Amino acid sequence: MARTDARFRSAFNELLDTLAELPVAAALPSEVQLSQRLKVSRTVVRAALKALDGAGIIHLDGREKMMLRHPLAEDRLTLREDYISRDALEARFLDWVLRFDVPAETPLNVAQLAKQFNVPPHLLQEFLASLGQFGLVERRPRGGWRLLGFTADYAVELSDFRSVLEVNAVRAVVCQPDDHPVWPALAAIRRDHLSLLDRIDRDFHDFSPLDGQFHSIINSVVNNRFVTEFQKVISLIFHYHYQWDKTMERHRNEAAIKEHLRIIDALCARDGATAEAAALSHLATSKETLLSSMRGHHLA
Amino acid sequence: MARTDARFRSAFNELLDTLAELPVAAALPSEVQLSQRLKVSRTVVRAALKALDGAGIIHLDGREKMMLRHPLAEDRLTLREDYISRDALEARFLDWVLRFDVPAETPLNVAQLAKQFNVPPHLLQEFLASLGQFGLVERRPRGGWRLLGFTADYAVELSDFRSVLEVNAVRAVVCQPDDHPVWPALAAIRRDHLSLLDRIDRDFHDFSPLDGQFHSIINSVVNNRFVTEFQKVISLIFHYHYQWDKTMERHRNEAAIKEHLRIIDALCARDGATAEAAALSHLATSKETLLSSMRGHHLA
DNA sequence: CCCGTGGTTTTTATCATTAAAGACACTAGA
DNA sequence: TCTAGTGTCTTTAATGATAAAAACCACGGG
Repeated sequence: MARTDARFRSAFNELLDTLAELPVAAALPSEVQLSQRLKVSRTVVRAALKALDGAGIIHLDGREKMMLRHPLAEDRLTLREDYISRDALEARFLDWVLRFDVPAETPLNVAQLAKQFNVPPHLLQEFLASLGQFGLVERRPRGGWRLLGFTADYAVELSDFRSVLEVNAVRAVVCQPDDHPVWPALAAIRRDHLSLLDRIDRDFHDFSPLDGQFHSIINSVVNNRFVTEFQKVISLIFHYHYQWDKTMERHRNEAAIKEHLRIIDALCARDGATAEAAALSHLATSKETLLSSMRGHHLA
Repeated sequence: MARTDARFRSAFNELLDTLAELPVAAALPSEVQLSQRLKVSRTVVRAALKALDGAGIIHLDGREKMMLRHPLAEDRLTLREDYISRDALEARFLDWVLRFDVPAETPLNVAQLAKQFNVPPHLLQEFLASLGQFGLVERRPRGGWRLLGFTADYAVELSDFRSVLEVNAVRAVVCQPDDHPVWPALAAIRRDHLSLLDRIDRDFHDFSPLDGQFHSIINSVVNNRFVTEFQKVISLIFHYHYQWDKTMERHRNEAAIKEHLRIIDALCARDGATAEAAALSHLATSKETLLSSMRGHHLA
């Protein structure tokens, strides 16, 4: 058939709600006003009005729209909000690839995956195309897709790339003037780090969001859409992996906090060389953690 | 309807060509052999054989496939190779955006563009999705696409990103051992640069491919799929812009050759600091050229 | 003259259809 | 019995048709 009428249905039901508040025989607002209120196109409003007219709830006659009776519960149209958002799809897909350790070179079945993820097939198609740039999937010569897989090679190259970007960011930070917002932000996150370090035995789980914030502050001074875009993917993948590798989590996180503090202190002292070195060493640790987490996962 | 039978048609015609070399009453090879030779599935081969049987060119009977008569010119099926490849689409699209200076925020009409570029709409859709990651286009809230445009901001950020990657590459080059293939490659391209410098007055147009080679050699030591991917886009965009900015081309190219030589010499001397500085300065020139080319283009 | 309305056109999202690919099982001949 | 080849069937993705949604336009009443 064609596109779903979900938009029409929800607009129709919302319209019923508005009608319920009007007295019988009242005149309805204009089509444009209704479309603005319901945040849909006039086409949808007109279709809904026609349906209401057909159901005998209102009477349509040119620009005269008169309320005939109050709507009942059974007038409502059923609607099922099946489909998930693009971000949710991204999360689900990565979850699927990383958690179930889908082997490299797996051919992807668009129709089946679309069903599994509750999205229309062509949205999945589009999503795969956008992933293609990150080298996670590949178009097969004659139709279809192939998962290139989250291999060790991939992880190494991703980490290396991350290092390049992040060291660059660290270098940029020390060049910022004293009134740049990055300085108070760093001071604030430094306090958060110290606070978490105090209660690390109990709250070591709280490190993951803090880690995300820290790296995002560092990268925020680099005002570059390409960096930002990549940072999104990088943090997503690192975040996902950390979630599952529970070995030595307390110890690991404590060490990472201390590494972060070394970087922060060097940055606040405007000591570029030391900050860079500290960042490099932190990123190297991070890479090792990612790789060992993958090895552990493979053995499991 | 359904997918086109272009595959069947071209296989059929190829099969006619093979038959032309066989004598009448000869037995044909097996389906598997034919499918391997024509590089199509057995399904297509069988369909083609059936069609040949129907046309009275061969006689099919179980595994007996006998040649009845030689094929004629009118036996061939017509086929129109309309569609262009993915790379060609990329080139055409960039060409369209950059050359005609399509303004930012332009809503893109998928159906119309697909016609214009001679591709099926869903391929264009897929292509746009893959471009999305590079921040050139964006999905509109309720369907459709919007061109974000190749603005000055975009060019600046692209150039900056390029600098980050390329300086990183330069740093990597000086760390390579003496037997790494990058050294002979650099020596060779150094000779090419000197040779072009000698005949710059006449052959200054030959610089563009040389420039591409040079940057690709530098980046080849960084074995990273993300870098490679980005490098592709970067070189594409720079290449396109250089093509049109004809002002001072001879002078510009001569200067660029000398900058390249400074980088190469520093690299060959394993002088990382000098090489890095030379690269930075070259990239800054490059960025300026790109920006001024855009300004000139805007005024035109 | 301007806003609101109805009609019309354009454009996108979805679905049914069908070609292509491949899997499986069967058959003939060595 | 084994192998090469064929017949049949299932699965899958590309494509055209089509309905929903949005945009456009001209008209008419205040």
